[in-house]
Amino acid sequence: MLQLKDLPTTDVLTKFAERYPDADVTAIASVLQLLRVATDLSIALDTCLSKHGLLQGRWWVLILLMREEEKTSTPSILADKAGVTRATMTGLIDGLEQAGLVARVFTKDDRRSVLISLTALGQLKLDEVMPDYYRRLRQCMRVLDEAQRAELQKILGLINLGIPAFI
Amino acid sequence: MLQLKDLPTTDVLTKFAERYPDADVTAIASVLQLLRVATDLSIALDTCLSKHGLLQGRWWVLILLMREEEKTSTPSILADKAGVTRATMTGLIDGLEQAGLVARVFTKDDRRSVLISLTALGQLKLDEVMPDYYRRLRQCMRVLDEAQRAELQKILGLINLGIPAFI
DNA sequence: TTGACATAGTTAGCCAGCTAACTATAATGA
DNA sequence: TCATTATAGTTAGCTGGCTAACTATGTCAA
Repeated sequence: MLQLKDLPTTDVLTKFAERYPDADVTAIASVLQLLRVATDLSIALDTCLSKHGLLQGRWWVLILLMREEEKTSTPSILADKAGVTRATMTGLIDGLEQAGLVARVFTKDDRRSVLISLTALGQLKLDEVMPDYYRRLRQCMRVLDEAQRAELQKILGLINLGIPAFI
Repeated sequence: MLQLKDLPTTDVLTKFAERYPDADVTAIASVLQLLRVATDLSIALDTCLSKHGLLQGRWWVLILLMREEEKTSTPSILADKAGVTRATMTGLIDGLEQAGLVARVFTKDDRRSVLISLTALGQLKLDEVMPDYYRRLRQCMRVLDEAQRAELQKILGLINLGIPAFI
């Protein structure tokens, strides 16, 4: 996401702002720090998951299935919710099926469609990963009290409103 | 980074917290929203850059070179600062060199090393891209006043302190 | 009812990261 | 001094995303 390690100092930004007058120094600094922290969080999450033999893509599929009453969904719906293409979802399901964590169930009513079902082994895997993930996340966020979390969410909501103006 | 589109509602999180008591609902919601907004910002940035025929990787290389007094650096140093491997940097430089935006200059003092230099065309490309990028970023962040930007940076700094506890 | 269009899933091939291994050169210490 | 080790850059091959194209099935309107 943001690979860049060497974030610009205020000095560098000020220098760039001389050449490019549109530069808004505090806006740039805020966005880059946001991207930096988010990227490091994402890497930390990947590290945690890899200890359980998972990657984000497959893990989200398991969670999405667990959210369902019947522990079941279709590749298209899963792709939408997971934010990947249907082609990518095919690959994720292939991997999970090989590992025995989900199963493809063919249905009769629409023969184009397949039901993806969380297996007992898949649920077992989640019961192993989720407590570890939640424990680490809780530790990480202990630095923020409830008021700060609410403030963060409010500010992020505002930035989210601004994103269309970026595109 | 965070593909997941279908973020959990508080309801879903509460349900998960029943099965997994370590779940800290506001911590999870904050982190996921942080990842979501950061990912959307990153995508918006990519979209902006692609209009100028660039991708983040190559663009950061140009910026890192422009930051240097002599508009010059080496692949190793660039790789460190850009946060990619030296192998990846070789590829980025290959692309930029083909486009005429940087040049490889062989030096005599250490014959293992190569100097990468921003060309006039490279500077021209930056002069085209940066104003557009800065203008969009300014627009996007207009939703936050200076106090909110400072508050955001403070909170992000705290989360950053917490990340080691995640790994 | 049947031809045009839409939808579900898959396959094939591209891309930009990565690791590991390689070549060439430099630095070091027994 | 010269064998070992370290460093700079590259190459080869892996990965998990992507798009585009394909097959099979379902839907709908003339």
